[in-house]
Amino acid sequence: MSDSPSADAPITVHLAYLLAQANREINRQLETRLRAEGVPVEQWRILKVLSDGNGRSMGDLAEAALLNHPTLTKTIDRMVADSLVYRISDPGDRRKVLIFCSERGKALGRRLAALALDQEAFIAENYGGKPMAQLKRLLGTLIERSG
Amino acid sequence: MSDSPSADAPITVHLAYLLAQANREINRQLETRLRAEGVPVEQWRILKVLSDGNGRSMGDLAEAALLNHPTLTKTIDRMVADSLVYRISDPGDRRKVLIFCSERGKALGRRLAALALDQEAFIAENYGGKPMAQLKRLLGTLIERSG
DNA sequence: TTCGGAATGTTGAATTTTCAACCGTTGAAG
DNA sequence: CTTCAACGGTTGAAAATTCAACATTCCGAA
Repeated sequence: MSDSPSADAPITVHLAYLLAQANREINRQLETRLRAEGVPVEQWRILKVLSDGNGRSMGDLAEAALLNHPTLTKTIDRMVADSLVYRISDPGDRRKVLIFCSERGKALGRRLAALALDQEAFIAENYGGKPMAQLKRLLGTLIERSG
Repeated sequence: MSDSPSADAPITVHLAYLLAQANREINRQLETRLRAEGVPVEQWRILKVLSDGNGRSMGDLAEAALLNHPTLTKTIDRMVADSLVYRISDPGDRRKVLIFCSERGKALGRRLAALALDQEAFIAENYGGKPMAQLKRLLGTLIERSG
């Protein structure tokens, strides 16, 4: 009578599993596209978030780019070494460090944005625009409800 | 006139981003639940896949548990050390190694399965059973179309 | 039969991530 | 004012992951 999943149900009934699998797949697709610029997906997220020209604190950026705090520190170290971003101590609160995009970073960010939009278009073609929009909407509310 | 995302759209329009964010969130939830047994999510997936009592080759298991090949080898090393699983060389094809669940592994797997089903129920409550079912369906077809 | 390429796993080095401890700064209570 | 708990970020050691190279086995073609 119940439709709740039973103990011997396949692992694919779990939302946690389906999300991990879908994320893995789509992430791989994006990864291979970004390989044209030799940039990992995490750096695309960082550059994308910074692409409006505003600076972000490490904390805000970590949350937006889906990275843990120490991981972001070290990723930013690499990106600074590559002259993609730079740090500025926040004058209003000297505990904070603001991250800004360099010109080089912005240029790279634009090229990456084109690649990422390509992927969006590709998925929309192969999967259908309407299901894709619906999926995005459902994911958005799931994230809201889980934060 | 077009509804295709523009270059300066926020990162949240990207399916790749929403999937990563949702996965991160749900994975964290599951992680904290599984912490009661001190087991990482990857080992839950492995034990879950093996819970039917059949053995799996490293390759099949890697695919099912969403792990890269060398990562799985090392994870299985740890699980063998913990007496959760064991290796048997496939008699039919001696290149292959079959992984089986020990009794201890099965018992742990049952406890983990209960925790994972708890999470499913929790999500269904907070998010709604119908949206959840729809989300699962959309993810399933996305995975099919992307494999 | 024998050879060579493909399939299956493992290994070790290098990279990356994580965990815990740390330092400097802030804000606010006493 | 002081003091002190909390915040924001970094660091170094430990753990996990990845990459490339490797060994073994299988299989098909010469």
